[in-house]
Amino acid sequence: MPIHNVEIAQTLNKLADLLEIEGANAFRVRAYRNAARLLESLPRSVADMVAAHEDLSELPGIGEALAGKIEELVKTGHLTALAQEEKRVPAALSDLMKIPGLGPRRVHELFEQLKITDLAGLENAARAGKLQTLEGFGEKTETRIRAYLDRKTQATARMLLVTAEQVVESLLQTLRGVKGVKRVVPAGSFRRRQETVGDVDILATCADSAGIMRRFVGYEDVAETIAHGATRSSVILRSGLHVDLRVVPEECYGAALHYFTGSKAHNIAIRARALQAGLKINEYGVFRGETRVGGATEPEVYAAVQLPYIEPELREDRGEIEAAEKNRLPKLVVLTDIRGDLQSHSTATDGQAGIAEMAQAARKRGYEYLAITDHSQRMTMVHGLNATRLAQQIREIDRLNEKLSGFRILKSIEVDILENGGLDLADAILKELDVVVGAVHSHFNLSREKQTERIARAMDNPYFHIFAHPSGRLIGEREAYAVDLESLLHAAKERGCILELNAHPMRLDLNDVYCRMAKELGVKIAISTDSHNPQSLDFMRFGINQARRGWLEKDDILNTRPWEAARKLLRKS
DNA sequence: GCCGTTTTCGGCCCGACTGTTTTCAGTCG
Repeated sequence: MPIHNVEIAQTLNKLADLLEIEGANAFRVRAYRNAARLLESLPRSVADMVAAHEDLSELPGIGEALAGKIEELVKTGHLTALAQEEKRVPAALSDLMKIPGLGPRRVHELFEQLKITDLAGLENAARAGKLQTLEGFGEKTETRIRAYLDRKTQATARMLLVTAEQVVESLLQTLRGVKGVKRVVPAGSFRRRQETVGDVDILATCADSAGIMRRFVGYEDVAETIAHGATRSSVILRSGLHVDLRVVPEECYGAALHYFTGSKAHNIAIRARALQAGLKINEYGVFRGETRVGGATEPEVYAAVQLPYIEPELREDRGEIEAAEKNRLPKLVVLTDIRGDLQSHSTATDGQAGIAEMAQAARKRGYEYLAITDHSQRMTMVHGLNATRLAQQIREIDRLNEKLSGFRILKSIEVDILENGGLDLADAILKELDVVVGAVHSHFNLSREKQTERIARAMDNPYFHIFAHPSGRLIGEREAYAVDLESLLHAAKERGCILELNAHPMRLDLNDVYCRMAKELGVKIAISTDSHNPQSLDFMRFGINQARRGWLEKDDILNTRPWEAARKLLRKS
């Protein structure tokens, strides 16, 4: 089985950790981390590139040495440099680096002085009070590490964006109520609309910075204050969410917002670009020597380095700066581009509202159409539709449509893809539908090859239009099933199929990387909410977030079109 | 380890906060 980009990235990151603990040159370490990050977001499989004898050193940040290491990993699944490093530095030490407060230098000390080689060793030493005897460690550091190890049993996972929004909203309202406050805005990955957030960065401008800081650390929902400074404070809320607040002067707002929005890699690239132009950018502005030459607004920051404004969702250093240079940034899709929703459920199966009610709700959101995609018969637990009941539903929708003008309910189904790649309903009934959505709801544990083959075979059915929630993941709850999405994108391209970007905030597959891959291949995407009740139609905005992170434009998305135009993009059966 | 309209060698983003110090290193984002 070919090695995945993420696996290569993990290996390179591990090597970087060990090198850092050993005390290797920091820039060498960074080179490994940069390469790992590049691979994580690369819209192509490196294994395929190697197989096609492409020159990996043409990738930005990959030189001769790294290209060689990546090729070795692809061809042998093994990395000699890592094996050699592990002889000098115990492999498990990289786990220790994940503990807040422990960086490479302290982990180095733990190993050198106390012969600690893994988490268990750290835990024993911490309990025995040995950590505070070390140079650079003290009582507080030891207490903090012990507290972390105690807490660690209740895993500190990243939080869904939708959950973080709910937690953060009332905090924002509280801060906005502080006297002298002008602005309070979330930045960081929250503003870049990542599907999950590890922490939330809030930026404020306020006449009384000490006042807003006091209110922040005194907020009712704060469980623990990590830091409390004049311009930066950091807390953990009861929900476990980590929140940072930074206060800057009003004239620095743009530079600060840019800086705190990140990503880190994007910032580094922008700052390096500023240096080339003889400028310095920090969170207080753009400077030429000691003179401040800009930074009140974000566009000013970009203008200083001769770039057009770059949308937050693109700021991952995945080619957006190069695209901006050439004035070829995508014109990202927006919520108001959406004309209809192509996956929803009714009370006929597991939905909570009738077809008419769902249609009414969609119409209220300004849509022109809504597909009712109830489950098919194999889904017995939700009373999936067999051909007879689907035929009844078709007639019901016909009757409802007769009474509607300017809106159309689409006859559809979320048909199960069977284990052998067949569909759960016969062609005779599928051909009566406006659009056929297919999905995997069983046999998640097939091998990657079998799963991929199964789905490709389903796409062979001439009535199959849209492949729904293509990885099956539920963020934080269920891993994606093993599947080769890249080859499925090719399969979709060949057969004229569409891939769904499921807008449910727990799903959001396709993810950003594969959205972009689809765009490059010319495979259209349907953004659908998979709504089981009228309110969930509002999840569309999370799908839009993900699409924007995947560089998608209005034209890349099927349901930005009126139905008649969208229909023409569906394969003819 | 990477990279080059100043460079194939000498650079590589930048500042805040904490803890352990007595002027600063380590960590973090």
